[in-house]
Amino acid sequence: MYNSRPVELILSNLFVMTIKTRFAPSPTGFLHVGGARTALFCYLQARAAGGVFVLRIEDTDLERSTPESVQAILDGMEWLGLDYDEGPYYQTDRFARYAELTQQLLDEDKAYYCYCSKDRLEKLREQQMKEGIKPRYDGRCRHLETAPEGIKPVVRFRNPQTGDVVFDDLVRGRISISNEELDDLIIARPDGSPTYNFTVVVDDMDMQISQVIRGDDHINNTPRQINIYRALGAEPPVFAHVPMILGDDGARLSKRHGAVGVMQYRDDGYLPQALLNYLVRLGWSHGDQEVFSVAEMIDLFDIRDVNRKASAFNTDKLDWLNQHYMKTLPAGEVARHLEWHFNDQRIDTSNGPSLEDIVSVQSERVKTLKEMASQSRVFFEGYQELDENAAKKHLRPVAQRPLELLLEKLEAQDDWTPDALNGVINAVAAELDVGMGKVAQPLRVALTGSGVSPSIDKTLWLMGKQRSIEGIKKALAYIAARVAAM
RNA sequence: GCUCCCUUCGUCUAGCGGUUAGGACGCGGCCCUCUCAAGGCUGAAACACGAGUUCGAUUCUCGUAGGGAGCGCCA
Repeated sequence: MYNSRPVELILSNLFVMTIKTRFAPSPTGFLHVGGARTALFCYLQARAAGGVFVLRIEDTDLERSTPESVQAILDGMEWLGLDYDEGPYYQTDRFARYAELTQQLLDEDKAYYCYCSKDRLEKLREQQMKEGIKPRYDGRCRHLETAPEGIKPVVRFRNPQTGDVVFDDLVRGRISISNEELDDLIIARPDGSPTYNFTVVVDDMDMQISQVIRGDDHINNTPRQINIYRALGAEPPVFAHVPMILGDDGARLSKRHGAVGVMQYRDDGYLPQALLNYLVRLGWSHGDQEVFSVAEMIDLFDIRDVNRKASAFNTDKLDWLNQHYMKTLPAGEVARHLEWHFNDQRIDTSNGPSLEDIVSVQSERVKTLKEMASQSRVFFEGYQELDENAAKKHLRPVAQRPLELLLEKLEAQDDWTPDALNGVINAVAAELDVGMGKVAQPLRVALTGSGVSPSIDKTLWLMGKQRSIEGIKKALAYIAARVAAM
C-alpha cells in the first residue's frame, strides 16, 4: 500500500488528522517485556483516541534479522491480544522508496557522497575520544569537488551546522540539543541499502504516524531524525520516549534474567491479562488503582502520564496479579489457558474433573497456571508414591478407625458434591468424637499421597468417588502393613 | 571523555508550596482454619545530598553525588 504511491497517500491523509501510532521492532530476537510494554502503550494511545495502530517490522539489518524473530514478535503480539489495524509492514519491501528519497536529498544537495574509509573513520573516532571530545564525522567529504576513483561511497545526510533542535517530548518534556553536537550521519551504505535513522523517518512520514512512542534509547536519535524530516519537507510527528525496564535486581534486563521473551511468560504460566496489567502499571498509574482491564486501560491511559524513570521488573507483583486474574476471570476463560499447560505437561485430562472446577478450587492456591496444572495432576492420575513424611505422620494406627468409617460412608455416598462430602466428614468426626484434623489429614494423605491439598471436601470432590475409595483402601493397607511390621 | 536523560518505602507508585508523605507488591504480627493457600485486621519501611527562592519546601532554581542512554556503513 505504501510502496507504490506515497505522494497520493500523503495527500489523501492530509485532511484527516487521526491519531496514528506504530510499534516498530527489529526482528533480531523475541518480543521482550520492554518491547511489549512499548507496544502496549502504542496500542492504548491509538485505541483511546479511536486512532490507528500500525505494526512495522524494521528488518533492514539483513545480517541479524531472522524469520523466526519475526514470527516470535507476531506470536507475542497475538498472545497479548495487541491487534493492529495496519501491517505488518516490512522495511525490506520498501527499499525502492528509500532509494528514491535518498536520491532526492542528493539532488537537492541535502545529502552527499562520502568516500572515507571505515579505517579512517575509526582512527578519527579514537583520536577524538583521546582529545576528550565527542566523536563525530569531521565532514571531509562535505564539499568534495571530484569523486575519488574506484571507491563505492556511502551517502551522508547534510546536517545543519548551527542552531538547536527543540522538541516537546510527551513524556520527557522539552528537549533541546545543539546542531553542533550532531554530525552528518550515513543514510545509505555503499550497496545502497538504507540505515535506520533514515528508514524510520521515511516510514513514519509515509505512514502518517502522528505519535512516535518508543524506548528512550532513541532520545539521542530524535534530533537528527527531526532534521531529516525537515530536509524531506515533512513536519515531524510528536515524540514520546518511554523509559526502559530493568530486571528484578535493578540491572539492565538481559537473558540472564531468564524470562525476558513474552512467550516465556506464557510458558511459565502467566495469563496475558496479568502481564498486560503488570506492564501498564510499570511507569504509569491512575491514583491508587492497581487492577485494570484492557477496556479500562484504553479509557484511562494517556501517554503524557507516563513516568520518566526506568522501573524494575518485579515478579512478585506479577505473581499477585496473575493470581488475581486466575481468581476473578471467568473460570472458562482461565481454563482455556490452563489446558495449554496440561498439554505441555502431558497430563491427560479426559478422565477427571472439568478444568473449570479445577480453576475454581485451585486458583487461590497457586501463582501460575503451570503450578495449577502440576498440582492438579493427582486428580487425573492419582499419585505414584506416598510422601514419606506425610504418611509417617498421618497414616498411623489411630487413623485406621476414621478411614474405615470414611470408607464405609463414602461407598454409600451418591451425592458427590463438596457440601454433601463435607457433611460426611463432619459426621465421621462427630461419630468418633474427634476433631476435624484427625479425620481430614489422614484422608488427605490417603487421597493425594501428600499432606497438602485443597480443603478436604473439595479434594474429595475433584478426586471423584472411585479414585477416592481406592485411595482410602490403599492407605488402610499401608497402615495394616505398618502395624504388622511393629 | 563528550552530549542528553533520570533520582519518594526493598520494588511499582500517589503527591503537583502548608499532608500524621497515601496506596499496592513483598516482609512481620494477629485473627480465621482440616494441610497449604486465600481472606480480614495490623506493623515496620521512603522524599539521595548541599545551597538558594519563599513565611513555609518532597514539590520551584542551581549545584554535588549516584544511575542510565547515546556518541556505528545496529536498530
